[in-house]
Amino acid sequence: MSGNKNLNPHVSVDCVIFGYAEQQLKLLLIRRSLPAAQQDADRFLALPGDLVLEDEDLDQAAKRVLKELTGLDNVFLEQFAAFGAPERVKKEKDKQWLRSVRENPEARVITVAFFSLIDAAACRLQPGSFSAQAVWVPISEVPELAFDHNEIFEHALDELKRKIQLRPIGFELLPEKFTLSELQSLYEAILGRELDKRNFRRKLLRSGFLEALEEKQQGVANKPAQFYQLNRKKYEALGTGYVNLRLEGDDDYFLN
Amino acid sequence: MSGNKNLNPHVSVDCVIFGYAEQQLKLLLIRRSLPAAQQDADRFLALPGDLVLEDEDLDQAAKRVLKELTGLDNVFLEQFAAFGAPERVKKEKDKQWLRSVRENPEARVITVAFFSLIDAAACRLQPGSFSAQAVWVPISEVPELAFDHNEIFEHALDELKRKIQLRPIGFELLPEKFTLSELQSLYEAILGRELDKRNFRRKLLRSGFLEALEEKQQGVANKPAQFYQLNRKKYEALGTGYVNLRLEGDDDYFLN
DNA sequence: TTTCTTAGTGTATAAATGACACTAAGTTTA
DNA sequence: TAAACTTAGTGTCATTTATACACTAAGAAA
Repeated sequence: MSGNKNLNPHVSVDCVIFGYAEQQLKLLLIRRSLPAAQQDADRFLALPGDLVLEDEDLDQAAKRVLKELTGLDNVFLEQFAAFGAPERVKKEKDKQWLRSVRENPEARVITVAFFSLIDAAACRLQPGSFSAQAVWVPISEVPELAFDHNEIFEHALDELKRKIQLRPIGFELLPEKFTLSELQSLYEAILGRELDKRNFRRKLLRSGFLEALEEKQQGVANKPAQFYQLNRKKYEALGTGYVNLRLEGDDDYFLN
Repeated sequence: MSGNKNLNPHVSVDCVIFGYAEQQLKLLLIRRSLPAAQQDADRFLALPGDLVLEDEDLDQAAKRVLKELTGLDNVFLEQFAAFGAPERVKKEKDKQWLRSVRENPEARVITVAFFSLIDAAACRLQPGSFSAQAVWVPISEVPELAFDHNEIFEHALDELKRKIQLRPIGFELLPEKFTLSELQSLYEAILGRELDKRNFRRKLLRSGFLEALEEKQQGVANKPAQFYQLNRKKYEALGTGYVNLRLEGDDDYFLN
């Protein structure tokens, strides 16, 4: 990938991009093809990721790679962990693929992983310039991925479950304007449990991160719901701080 | 450093080790000497860190490097971020030092940072096999450090402030048995604000992570305090989960 | 025996939590 | 055009948790 730029053969970035569509939390993956790929069995899925350039910061690299492989731009990526097991690039299938695309396919590669939440519906995925093709996969149907990408994904999902209770980041997955029911469904999809409607609304509204819009839903076969949007000022004021959004049900410790 | 093992010239680990002694939160640093060091001005302080070995996992590397440079063993290190700005190893003073110890001093190095809390009083620091010498420095007196180590340290301190409110990790900094007043002073030192004694005790005791011992202080010129120890079972059951230890005063968002 | 120092305790008010069930507003359908 | 259907939206009560606040207890030192 990345043509013939000056790559650092030892360090890569990988992006775990979560999206939400059709009531499901999804993961963005790319299809990699083995050298002489002729059928689907010769293709496999991986997180969007690649080596960093010699003169590039890690965050830049993550943005660039994501753009190159999926067409996505202007995504806020947050670093969450580095993965560096020496054997992480040593599975036979991965080595085969590496030999076809890397100048130094035997090199040990440490990867720095980023994650992000985006509105899956709003983004048009552009297949990368090469054979890479980006697809959304429901998180419950994520197959075996390249390298240690399953581990990276699981790690990111844990992180998401935690963070969503400490920072009002859920909005990022929804369109600019959304209803509280949509937001609640999203939280339920992420946390994997149901939440009480009234308590959820009370908590989220009291947090002050939501602004009611004038507008309501139209053309739905039931009482139209109020639209809300993120209160950007308040959100930005939070910076990287945490807020207690702890939702019911985390009886003792949360997550786990 | 590390003799002539098979080093990966592109990836290093750095350890941010916090300790507590004399009522102060301290940072463990090592003194590096420039090639022809003759006076103190030729020495400078850095986080304990070094390149990883080719066949070594990142966590292993952090443990090994910490041991080699400070003599510390059996320390639980937690990865918290990777730092990879291309210019992070390009300051003149750092380059001078790199030329004296590295085979490939011009290489760009990405570092994975770990942090840990230890009982500073209980550990005897052994100077590393080379000229490295480990010292505790109060966090309010940390000078300009090598590379981007000031940034790494600040980042770790933020992380500590957050984590201490989400996980009962403060104990790690104290001797096996400690009094609640000692624990409270420690929390105050970390958070940089005072806490209400009665509320603090109530909160910590109710969390269930503390066990009262029979034993009391002896020979103090006042009412002897009860000793407590960590409830290891409960602590281990928590795993990597979070618990709401949020202490008073984080009025709206915590940290910042 | 008085003084000094830190340990240790309780309460009252205010706020947040969590469990719980009905009405409101539209569209569709018979 | 009325009835049926679907999802939106709301309030209360009992319990728990948060916070602010001041005195007594135990031992050592003077």
